[in-house]
Amino acid sequence: MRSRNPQTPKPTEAELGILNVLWERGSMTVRELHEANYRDEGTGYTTSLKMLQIMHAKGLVERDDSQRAHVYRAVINKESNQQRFLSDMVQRVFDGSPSQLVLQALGGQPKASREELDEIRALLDSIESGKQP
Amino acid sequence: MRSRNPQTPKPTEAELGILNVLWERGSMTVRELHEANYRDEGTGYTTSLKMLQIMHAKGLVERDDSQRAHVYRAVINKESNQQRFLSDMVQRVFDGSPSQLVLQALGGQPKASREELDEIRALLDSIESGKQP
DNA sequence: GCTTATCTACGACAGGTCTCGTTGACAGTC
DNA sequence: GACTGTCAACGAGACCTGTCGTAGATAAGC
Repeated sequence: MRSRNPQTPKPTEAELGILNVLWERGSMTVRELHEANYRDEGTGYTTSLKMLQIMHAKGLVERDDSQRAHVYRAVINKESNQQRFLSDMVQRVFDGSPSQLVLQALGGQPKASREELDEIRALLDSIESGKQP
Repeated sequence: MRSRNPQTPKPTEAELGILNVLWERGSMTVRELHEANYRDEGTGYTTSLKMLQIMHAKGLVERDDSQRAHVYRAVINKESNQQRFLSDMVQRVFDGSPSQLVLQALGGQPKASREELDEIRALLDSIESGKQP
């Protein structure tokens, strides 16, 4: 009733960086991901490999090892991961109140464009009218 | 231009639990906080003490040690901490788009009451009319 | 003054994260 | 068949977090 996903743990900081690349590009080999994600930073190839192995052990990614260079891809999708982080944060930082989070996000953050505000307003309308997309 | 608070680090999980109690009750001794926060769980008194000492070393809390039982209180306030967590999360999980976070929070979370929706709508109005509270 | 209880301070330790070096397997080329 | 380069696997290590045990200081009560 409370938490419904005991299968996949919450990604750590570095894991999140890897997942972001995987969500953007789909399936990737270790080498591809390393080139894409760690070109600037000085981290080595084996670090990327180890991270993917750890994530595979945790169930965050799955892999195709039929070829010599294994191909990895994310198990969970981006949106459900966002929901995961959101509900965690609501619980721990916003006393369990999602609307409090929304108010803080709208009020304090850098800015929101006119289009974004309209989009939010449209979503409010659809929620209030009962038909949730 | 991006992050303006290098002085106080982001609180960890346990530190956040302590800060929540401090924000609610104001100044507290170690014993008071331990009784309030760790009565259920089996953690010992020295753990609470150590946590507060670490947080003091990090600059998350300040203390009055004029009495034998030191009195601690939070340095940052709750709202700025929420902003801190929000901007971190926007950056890492929502590709830097605050409105994307708002849309996810409104769409997927458990629910939002009529009053909360109205409150959000009022905030949207005040943002759009230029006078940001 | 002595004992007891409470407090702070210090060191240690287990677990997790992230880093890398090294090793062995394997494919391709000559 | 030997050489070269790329790959996965494994272990180790540095660092942080959260946990506590123990030691030393101090206040209160007798």
